[in-house]
Amino acid sequence: MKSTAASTTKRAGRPLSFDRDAALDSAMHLFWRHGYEATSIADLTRVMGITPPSLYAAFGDKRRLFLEAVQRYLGGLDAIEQKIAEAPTAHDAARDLLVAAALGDTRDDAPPGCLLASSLVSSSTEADAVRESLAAIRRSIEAALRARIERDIREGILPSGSDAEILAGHVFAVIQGMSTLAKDGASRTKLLGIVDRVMASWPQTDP
Amino acid sequence: MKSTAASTTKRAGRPLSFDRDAALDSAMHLFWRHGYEATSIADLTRVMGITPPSLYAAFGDKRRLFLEAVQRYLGGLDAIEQKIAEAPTAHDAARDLLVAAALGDTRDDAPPGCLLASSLVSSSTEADAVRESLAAIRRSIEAALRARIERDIREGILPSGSDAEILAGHVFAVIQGMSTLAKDGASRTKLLGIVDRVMASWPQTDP
DNA sequence: GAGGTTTTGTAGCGATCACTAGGAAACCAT
DNA sequence: ATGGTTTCCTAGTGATCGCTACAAAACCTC
Repeated sequence: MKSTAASTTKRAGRPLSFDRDAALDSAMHLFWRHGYEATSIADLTRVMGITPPSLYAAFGDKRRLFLEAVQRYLGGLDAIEQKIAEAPTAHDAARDLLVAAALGDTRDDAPPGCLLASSLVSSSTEADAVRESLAAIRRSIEAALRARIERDIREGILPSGSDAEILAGHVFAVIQGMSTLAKDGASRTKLLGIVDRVMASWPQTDP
Repeated sequence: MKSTAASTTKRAGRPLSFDRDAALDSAMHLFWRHGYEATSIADLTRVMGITPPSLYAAFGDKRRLFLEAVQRYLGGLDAIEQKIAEAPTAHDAARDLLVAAALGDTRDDAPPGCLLASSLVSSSTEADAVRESLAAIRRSIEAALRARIERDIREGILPSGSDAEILAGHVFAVIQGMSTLAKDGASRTKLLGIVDRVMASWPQTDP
């Protein structure tokens, strides 16, 4: 039976000749820039500095490499959902998400737009399953925000007539849309202005 | 010198064996469903009922067929911009765009989402020029809405402190985002609820 | 060292990509 | 009928797609 210990322990056989994390990071940036389908294995091996067999041995296949890159991009889906749940108010959670999206969409050391929002929007039938995996992540984060909003409604922080599904949907439509705006050339200032407008319309309880 | 008369006039040579408009319509729906890059010439010829040489003779190449399909989808870019300019108020123009997007994203006789918003979000370097053509159309419609908003500000219909770029940007972020939400499974009711929320936050002059 | 294990690069698998050469077929005008 | 013109289908082009068989190389334990 083979050892399943952490990667820090010495294993038998020839050691990896490349930094797995660095290679994954390079792959993430390439998927970020060109999306899932338009990024070829040849493109990936070039920027990762490895050959195809090394890529497949280390990451499985293109689909699993992409999904692992998405996890690295998000910093863990669990962490995001936990941050939403633990925010002081739903307003804070929504603002944090929107600001993080606006900033992430317009970094000068990374491609414009959001990897989660823009790397697999339309897909061939072969990539439909991968697209659905991404859609599930998007819906999961939206559901976490919606649950946080529903809690604020129950606790009287938001008006009882508020529609949590619509509020969360609006936030996510803007998050998705800002990614395309950024790819189309919109500035960080513009996106942050949109965020301010969205949050200014957030429902408030009468003082 | 060859005649450049309308297509209704009889021309010399073997006549077209297929309905060009119907073929373009089929191509449009396929691009709509799978996007530009994931739709192959083989896929297109299959649904259009023609062979590759006929496709190339009638439409040029894949890029031009796609851009012609986009024009057909929009019903003419000029018509859209004219409708925005001639709307009674910027509020009406924005609402019309948002409602049309929400309805178009959730038709039961067509793929979910918007061809303009979702068919070419991320691209390979070869398709970058086509992507830029789409981005130019998106920016052009947004600029028309922005100009309509600026007119309302000048005419006192909107408060003088309103930011036309942010207002138009917000509307377009939601339009882009709703397309992805629809592809991820959002209902027409949900999208129309988001539209109502966006328009409810539209700035108003004090009565 | 020997034997076992894992990674390495080379080289190439069959399938698909966008696109087209070439000649038969179907129309027009004369 | 005949010549001119245009479209038709067949059958491919070279390039690239995701992915892998294979054997040499580099490590471990013993």
